[in-house]
Amino acid sequence: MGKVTKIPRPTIERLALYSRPLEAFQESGTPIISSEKIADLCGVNPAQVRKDLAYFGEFGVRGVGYDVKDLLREIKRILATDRTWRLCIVGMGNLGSALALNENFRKRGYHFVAAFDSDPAKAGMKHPCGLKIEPIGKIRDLVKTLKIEIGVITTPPGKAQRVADLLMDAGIRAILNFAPIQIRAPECCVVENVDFTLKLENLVYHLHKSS
Amino acid sequence: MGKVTKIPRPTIERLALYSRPLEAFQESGTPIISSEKIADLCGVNPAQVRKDLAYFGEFGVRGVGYDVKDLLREIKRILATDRTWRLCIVGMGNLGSALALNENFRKRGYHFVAAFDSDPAKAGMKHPCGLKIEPIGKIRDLVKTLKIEIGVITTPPGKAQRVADLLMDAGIRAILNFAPIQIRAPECCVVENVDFTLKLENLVYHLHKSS
DNA sequence: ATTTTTATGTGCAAAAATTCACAAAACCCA
DNA sequence: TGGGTTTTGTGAATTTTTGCACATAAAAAT
Ligand SMILES: NC(=O)c1ccc[n+]([C@@H]2O[C@H](COP(=O)([O-])OP(=O)(O)OC[C@H]3O[C@@H](n4cnc5c(N)ncnc54)[C@H](O)[C@@H]3O)[C@@H](O)[C@H]2O)c1
Ligand SMILES: NC(=O)c1ccc[n+]([C@@H]2O[C@H](COP(=O)([O-])OP(=O)(O)OC[C@H]3O[C@@H](n4cnc5c(N)ncnc54)[C@H](O)[C@@H]3O)[C@@H](O)[C@H]2O)c1
Repeated sequence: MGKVTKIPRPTIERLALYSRPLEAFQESGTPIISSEKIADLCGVNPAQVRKDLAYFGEFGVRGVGYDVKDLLREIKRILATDRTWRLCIVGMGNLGSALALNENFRKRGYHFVAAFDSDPAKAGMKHPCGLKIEPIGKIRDLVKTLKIEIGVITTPPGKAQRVADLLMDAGIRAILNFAPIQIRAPECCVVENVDFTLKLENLVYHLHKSS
Repeated sequence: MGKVTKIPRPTIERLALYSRPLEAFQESGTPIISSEKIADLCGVNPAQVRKDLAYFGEFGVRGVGYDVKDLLREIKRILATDRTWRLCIVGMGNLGSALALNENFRKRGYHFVAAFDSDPAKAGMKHPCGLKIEPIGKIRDLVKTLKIEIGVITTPPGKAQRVADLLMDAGIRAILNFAPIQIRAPECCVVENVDFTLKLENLVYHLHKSS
């Protein structure tokens, strides 16, 4: 390469997508995979796969394909998922609980190391996931001492911005927000929103249109 | 308008996004809103808001703005969220439960009318949300009799495709999938995927890059 | 050793999406 | 009534993203 090209945002999202079938192939012992196969399994164009990868180097062998293990390692290195990350959950209701109990996150290197809730009835209690639920007054303190890098917000929407502010004050620079509001954050903090109803509305539009 | 323009996919996603602040404004009684205000609250460009709306008609008044109530009604009509939809959940584990218990869905017109699980220990039991958990053998039957239109998949990833096939066999043409795999479906069935770890990987890339 | 096959990497064109910039329309106020 | 102000609606320019098409390289076959 050599050239300093700006990486398209969709490329990053797709790299994460590609890693899913790669992991499956690695587990099943398949040594080599083609861009066409990856593309097929992820529902994208094969040239797209090659171009996405080409932004970061030459990982394939012409006439052969990609070494599954190597490629997966490279993608993980690119995405920085070749290490573990420390997260906290704020709002231990139904959704927060489901996240905390899901083993998949830990398997992928996402370690929940603290849980917060403003409800006095919950704070102090031990959650089935093993974490003690802390009052939100402790956010600042625990983010520092536990070196928490990512905050997950699963509070009611009305509280989400305040929680985000608390997290950012404490030094958090990455937030995964499940509340259906747009979190306001300065440039330096990355925010990703997950909004199920938005997805449903999309679904319903296309369903309605095609009928 | 008059012209038959193809609607960009992102436009539909944003319309759903715009409806959030509009609902808030409607509740607080604000009568008029500008494209700039909407844009600001949703983190997009004001021209984008106007253009998105212009695909469907002229809803604003020049020099004034948009009537909050009218615009919200129009957006709901466009997205087909001005009616109720009947859904089922397949896989009543932690996530499925959290979804079933969330009141927000019903408020927005998404009615969960059936819940399925393959676990014999769960099937037959009454879930706290009020639904009886049914064995998956009943999918075909209940989709028909309960007129279910949308299927939500919250099973482990290894089972998700099979469940999707069952749902589609039963006549379902819209699926919201939470399992981290790419569901294969014919053209006639709309599938939306929600993958939290994909979002986390995105977050982590940007966090890592900017540090 | 040469040809055929296969699948990558990439320049370039096409398509899609976004943003600018301004005319058009409505309102306000004197 | 008319000039000033505001904010929409939209054509055109710009930017971003995608996908074709083929040169390139490696391996397999002959
Ligand atoms: N559960 C779902 O399926 C689902 C789906 C889509 C979106 N969401 C969104 O996720 C969020 C959580 O949903 P839920 O179903 O888990 O709700 P929930 O009511 O079960 O849980 C919310 C939790 O947040 C806590 N909380 C409230 N204010 C807080 C604060 N200031 N600081 C810390 N904790 C606080 C509450 O005590 C409660 O435990 C909501 O914004 C909801 O809209 C949930
Ligand atoms: N819980 C989370 O926070 C979370 C986050 C991201 C993704 N997901 C994904 O969502 C899915 C569910 O997660 P979960 O945490 O609720 O898991 P879970 O194990 O708590 O629940 C899965 C449920 O599916 C049922 N099931 C298994 N096979 C089935 C089948 N063939 N038909 C019907 N039901 C079946 C199980 O009996 C169980 O009740 C998984 O694919 C997971 O990867 C969950």
